[in-house]
Amino acid sequence: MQNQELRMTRQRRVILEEIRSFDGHPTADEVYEAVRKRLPRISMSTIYRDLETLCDHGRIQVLEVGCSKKHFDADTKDHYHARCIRCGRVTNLPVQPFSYLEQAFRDLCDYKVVGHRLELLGLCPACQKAEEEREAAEDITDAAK
Amino acid sequence: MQNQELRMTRQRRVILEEIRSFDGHPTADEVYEAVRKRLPRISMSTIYRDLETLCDHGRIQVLEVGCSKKHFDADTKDHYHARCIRCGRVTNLPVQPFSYLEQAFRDLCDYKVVGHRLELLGLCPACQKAEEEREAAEDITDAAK
DNA sequence: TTCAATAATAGGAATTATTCCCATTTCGTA
DNA sequence: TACGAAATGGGAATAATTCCTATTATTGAA
Ligand SMILES: [Mn+2]
Ligand SMILES: [Mn+2]
Ligand SMILES: [Zn+2]
Ligand SMILES: [Zn+2]
Repeated sequence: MQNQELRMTRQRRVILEEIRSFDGHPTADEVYEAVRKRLPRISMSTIYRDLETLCDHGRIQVLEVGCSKKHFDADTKDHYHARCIRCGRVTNLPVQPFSYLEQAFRDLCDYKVVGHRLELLGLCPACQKAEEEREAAEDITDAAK
Repeated sequence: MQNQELRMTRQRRVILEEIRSFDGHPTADEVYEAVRKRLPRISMSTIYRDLETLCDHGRIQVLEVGCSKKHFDADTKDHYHARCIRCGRVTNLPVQPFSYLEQAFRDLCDYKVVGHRLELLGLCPACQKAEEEREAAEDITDAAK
């Protein structure tokens, strides 16, 4: 978090608005695609730079979930997420974080603890559906043999 | 996990041995550096390919912690880790995973839950020490003004 | 054994996500 | 309005990983 004031440029405002109105937790390129509809000349550099700046100023948070892409979240309060192991979708878990865990774990290692992350892994509804359809198709193929 | 038998080539054996004797949870390039001392002609492709194969056969596991690099673990039992936010070091947490969490969280989202991940974040002993030294040096600089 | 089919490897190119660089533009303010 | 600082766009560079392919090694009949 920086103490300097954040200059709210057109790009930053639109990026922030798009993250806030996004259904879920967009990645940088999902932010890019959304913002591009309103600011067609925006560059990927600006997206990444402004995402970082917005993080630094506490207007959004970055979710470093266990996959290759960063996800961004307009909700800056600490909270847990579920992640789809198939499509990477990230969803909120409506539960209060277990802050006592950090105290409890403090003695288990020689780290200076600053936080923790809990992630539920599974298949999102869309991927469950796709899975079922794939299995059904497979059964038909098998039966045809 | 594959059901086919794993052909234990020289490369795979050495990779496995090096991960097992590694103090910690090596990344792909740390495995590469270690293996290279014994098999100087090994290629990075083989490292990545064999790491994946060994995972598929349940001989190791891959840790997808919240950072850009994958870490590998010869201990295939489910367990938690702490990660240093400065240097990326990954350390075991000697505690039994809370399996009941998955059942408890099942109703909080519409995912088909297959697992969970809990990660403690902090500064490893080495980075704590470096931090302290940096601060001490800063104090001297400040005092000199 | 010998040979052919199969599997694995080395080396490098390609890909993906992200960061870096810099000339140009925009902004805040004097 | 004019100046210096901050931000932007566009593209190059980087880092981690995956993909491709010609070569090499292994297996298991014949
Ligand atoms: Mn969230
Ligand atoms: Mn471990
Ligand atoms: Zn999904
Ligand atoms: Zn560290």
